[in-house]
Amino acid sequence: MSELAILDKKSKKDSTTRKTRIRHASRNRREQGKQELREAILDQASKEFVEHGYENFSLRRVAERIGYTPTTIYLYFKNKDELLHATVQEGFTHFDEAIVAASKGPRTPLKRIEVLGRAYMQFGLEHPALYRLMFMQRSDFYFMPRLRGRGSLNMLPEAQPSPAKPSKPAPGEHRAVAQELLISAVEDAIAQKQIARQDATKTADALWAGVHGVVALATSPLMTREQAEAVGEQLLRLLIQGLKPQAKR
Amino acid sequence: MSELAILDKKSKKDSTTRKTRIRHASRNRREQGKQELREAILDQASKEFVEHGYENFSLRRVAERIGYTPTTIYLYFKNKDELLHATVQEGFTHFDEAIVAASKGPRTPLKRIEVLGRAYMQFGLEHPALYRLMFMQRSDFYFMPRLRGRGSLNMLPEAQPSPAKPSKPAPGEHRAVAQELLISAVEDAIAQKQIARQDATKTADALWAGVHGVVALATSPLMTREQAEAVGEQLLRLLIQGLKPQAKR
DNA sequence: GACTTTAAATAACGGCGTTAAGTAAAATAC
DNA sequence: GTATTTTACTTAACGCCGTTATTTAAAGTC
Repeated sequence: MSELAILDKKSKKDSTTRKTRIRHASRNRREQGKQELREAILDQASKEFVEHGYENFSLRRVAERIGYTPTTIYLYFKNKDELLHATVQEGFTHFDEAIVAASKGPRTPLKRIEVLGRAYMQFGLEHPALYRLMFMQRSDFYFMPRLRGRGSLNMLPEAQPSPAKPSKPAPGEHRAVAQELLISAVEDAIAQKQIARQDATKTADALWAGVHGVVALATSPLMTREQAEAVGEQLLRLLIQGLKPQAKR
Repeated sequence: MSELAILDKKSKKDSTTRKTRIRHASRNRREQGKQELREAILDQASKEFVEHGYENFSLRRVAERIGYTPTTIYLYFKNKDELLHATVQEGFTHFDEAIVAASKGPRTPLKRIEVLGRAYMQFGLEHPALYRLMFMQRSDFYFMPRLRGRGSLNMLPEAQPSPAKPSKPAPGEHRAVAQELLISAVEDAIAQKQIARQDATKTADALWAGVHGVVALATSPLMTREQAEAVGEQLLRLLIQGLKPQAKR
């Protein structure tokens, strides 16, 4: 309190008067409080979602978890879909981080392809519920805007850019970080003649489909996690082997 | 009417009296009527399900489609889950047929692996909603009994064997027709030295994961069907190539 | 101290799966 | 040929869901 008063005296001719500064500070404090609640909602939402799965995800239960009435959530998210969307966005942030980190290790393109594939499957096995949401249940979110850094994710509904859904690109046009990295790796491998000349995008998509299939089965009752891990390694071997140019016979 | 009377006179000392025969015929007629309604439900259910997807599948709408109240469905299926289960079972019947048919063409094991993979993807692309239900949304049904022929599928709830869910095998124990066929093909390929010695089941599962991944992406917004078809062929090439024993270098 | 703004709650709507109780017609029994 | 039972189905209701309109109470502003 007193510090503020002193500060105020020192800078009397600031464009900001004491009153307005306090007003702003107060406003910021409240804003921060809102952001915290918003994050609490997101937090409990993803827990609720991991516990009950996408199909039985209940907004009313999320509200109960955070100790508010269901309608309060509508002050922080436009509706259930936007809440899920935000959860998916967080998921993609973590996913991109994991994939980018993995891509930095290996020196040769072919090895990079292998490591990317392994990192992809590992992410899926470690966050099964999230993976299913991102790539199987609500993959439509994949094409919606990925504004980076702080902002977007922490933005309250009324503060968001008006159209909210800028013309989403047709499937195949838009590609996320992981996809771009994989395509680059394939292109590099071709350039360095580690693998035969081919359509890099199509090949990258084929590799993607492969590891996606493993995670899809691994996160379903069709395979145990242990099975899926072994199967994933086997698939990776087959694919890498299949990529290598064949010796003349 | 008169024919019946004549028939009756001819066989007077049958263990079945006229009355009981009529009773049985009547009963059978009614039974058939019930079966027809049951099939009508199943029919509209799978339409409703293709139209609205698994998530928005509504029992009440199915009822409306067939011109009955929702509760009537409960006279033919224990609940929503059992109705979906029956739909999935029908799906597996068609699926098995398609796969078995495909497996009969090729003469060499390696070619059979390729054809099986292609047939698998084709089924998925041709019945996307059904495929998703069978292998992604309700793959838990995969482990439930597959009684063949007429029976089970057309059985009314009260007529079904009492426990209804005989101890389902752990994942990995139970394998469906398509899986068995693929494993056999891999085993044959190994025996004929078309591919290297390896764990046939694990390899078959890896191949399965691959084609499953393609269909999973193809039936999602992440790829168009056209993309998926090209990607599927590319994946198949890579996998077959990867299977072949490598020439010494 | 009177005002406006804000954060939250209450009440309600229609839709869902599901169950219990009722009803009208058909089958059966006498 | 009437009375009784069985069958096929409906009506009514419950509790849950997402969502919206309305109300309340506190905080910020003047």
